[in-house]
Amino acid sequence: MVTLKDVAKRAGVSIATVSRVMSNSDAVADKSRQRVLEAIEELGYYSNELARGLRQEKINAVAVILPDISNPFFADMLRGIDDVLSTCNYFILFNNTDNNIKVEKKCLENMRSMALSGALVYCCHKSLDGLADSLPANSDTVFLSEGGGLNADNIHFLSFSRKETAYAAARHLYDLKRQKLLLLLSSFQQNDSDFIDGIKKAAEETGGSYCTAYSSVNEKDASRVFSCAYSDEHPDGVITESDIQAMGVLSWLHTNEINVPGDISIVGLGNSSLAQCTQPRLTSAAPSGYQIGMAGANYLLNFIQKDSGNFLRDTKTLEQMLLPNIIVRGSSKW
Amino acid sequence: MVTLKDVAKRAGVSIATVSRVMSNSDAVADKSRQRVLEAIEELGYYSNELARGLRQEKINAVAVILPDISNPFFADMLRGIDDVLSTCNYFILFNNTDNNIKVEKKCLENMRSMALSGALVYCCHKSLDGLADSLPANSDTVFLSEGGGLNADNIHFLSFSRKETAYAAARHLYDLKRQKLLLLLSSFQQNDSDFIDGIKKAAEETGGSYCTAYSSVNEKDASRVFSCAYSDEHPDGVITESDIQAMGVLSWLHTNEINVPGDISIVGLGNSSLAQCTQPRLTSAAPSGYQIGMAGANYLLNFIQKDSGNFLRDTKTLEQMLLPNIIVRGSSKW
DNA sequence: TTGAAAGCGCTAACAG
DNA sequence: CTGTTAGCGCTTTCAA
Repeated sequence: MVTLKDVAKRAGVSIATVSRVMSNSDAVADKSRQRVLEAIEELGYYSNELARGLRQEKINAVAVILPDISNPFFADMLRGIDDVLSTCNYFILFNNTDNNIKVEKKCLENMRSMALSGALVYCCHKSLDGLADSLPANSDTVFLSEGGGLNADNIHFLSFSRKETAYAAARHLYDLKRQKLLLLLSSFQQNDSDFIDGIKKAAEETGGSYCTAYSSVNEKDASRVFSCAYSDEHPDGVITESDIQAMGVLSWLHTNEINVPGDISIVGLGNSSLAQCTQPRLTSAAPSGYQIGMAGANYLLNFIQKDSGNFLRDTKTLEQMLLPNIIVRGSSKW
Repeated sequence: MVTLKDVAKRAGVSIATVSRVMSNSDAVADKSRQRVLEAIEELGYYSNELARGLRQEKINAVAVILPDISNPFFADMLRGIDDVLSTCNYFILFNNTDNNIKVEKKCLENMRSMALSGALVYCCHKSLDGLADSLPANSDTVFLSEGGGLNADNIHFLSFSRKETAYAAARHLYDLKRQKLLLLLSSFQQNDSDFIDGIKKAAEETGGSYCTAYSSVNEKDASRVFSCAYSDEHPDGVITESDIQAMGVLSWLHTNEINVPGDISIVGLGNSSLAQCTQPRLTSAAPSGYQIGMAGANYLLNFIQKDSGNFLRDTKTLEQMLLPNIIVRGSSKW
């Protein structure tokens, strides 16, 4: 392995000078810098981030902790995060948790061991206080999901409002004269009350009604659960907590020759790109996973780079990216 | 920060003993171990992986370098990789490349800086020799995609055969008496010759014909490209290089009221879970991204843990997981 | 503008 | 079985 020492010897300077050239920090005479750069080139030197991290007590890396990357909503989120962070040369340490709090705790603890600069976390528990012990004290954590029970000046939240989003989706359907909505919620999600509050508000305003059912976030289970709920309740509108579930519902309705949106309207959540290749195309509520990921990563950078003088990302703008917005397609409106 | 030194002091032993307890390596007297574990508990000690990595010239982390996590094929792959690696306590450093060789090179170089244990890479170039300079000398790299131009004892390949898979898909359609196939290839993929060879072989055996078209891996572009190709060529069968493209094709056919599979059969690739929620359900060729990810991660572990005595993963079995296999659903067979 | 040197937290060789 | 110690590659004072 080529080290600073080797470069220094070759360039005829001290390792301190080479270090200065590498970090572009202190002033170095042009002549020295030139010689150092040549030596680096000739020897093929690259820095050892582990040593640098040990010394600086922090590496340029961020943990991304999400329930399940197979869910396109989270895959889009990771893509948004990476598009922001890789530009700023941060590594991403990725983990799936299946929304299991034990796994989440372990991921956060691993993060401390690695002295990461920060973390982006999406988890769906009623309360987050079970995570309190595991949160790193020396770096910033941004939650992309809503949640209470945590208070510290290095814990931040930037999330879309589930209540507002649910409200917007329900208003959309009630305004289309739908009477009875079925909410197809995710069984792993434990914090549904906000969501239901949004629906309730829309129902009260319009005189509509609603009922709820729970399925896993996969199209098969959504299909199965929906089939039962449909025969029990005969809804004329459905809001699913993810686009994937909506796809399962569409599939079942198609098989059973129930017309969408003639007989029943469907709205998904997360506006994934999949929503554009269903038949009919799926109405879905923004923000998308991608938007959430981008906004969250920018938000985190604001904290991480606080001292570096880069105050480029306006929080107001980031929050506006996450306002609910119904993207109307064929599955709801004819 | 709590360090070994603090734990040692508290437990009344030397830091070496604490280190031994942590790594479970050398023998330590039960009494000492007990005291150390107590001290660790009391102080909330956790190891500094950066320091350990610096010392051992390697950290328990693996780079995962994929074209685009928004593509469910790769999202499934990452899930498969994580399911294997997180069990063995390896971190995953994730990168999107958009199949851009410059980005791929940069990711691989970053990997050297971090002294990672290995890398899993999927890239689609005619030749990989452009990457040769950037490949780390001290750790193992497994390519999940096919490719030539690289030879070294720390470079490995474990990939499904694109030729065999294409052959299986084409035989499936020709055997169903389809006459003229359209291959909808990915425009970013630069190594299509194997794929086409497989089709050619099936065509020769059965007397069928085929033509090709290229689209991006998103349903909109696939839809657009297919629409042109359809009016020019009037195929009665389509094989797409990804399920996403097949969804675009299905969507266009539905809009234009062309019956699937009555008038035309569709086969996708990668057997993603999406294939089960199209209308009709999509015939798709395994292996899935998940299978590839799992197999690849296990394969990599065989090299990384070579010296640790864990020879648990049989290469033959891994290779068999990747054999082509057509999962027949409604889109091809009536 | 530069160099010498301390030391980040850990492991492993060695001595006892 | 345990402790002492050197040193991994780097950054950062401090002094020149």
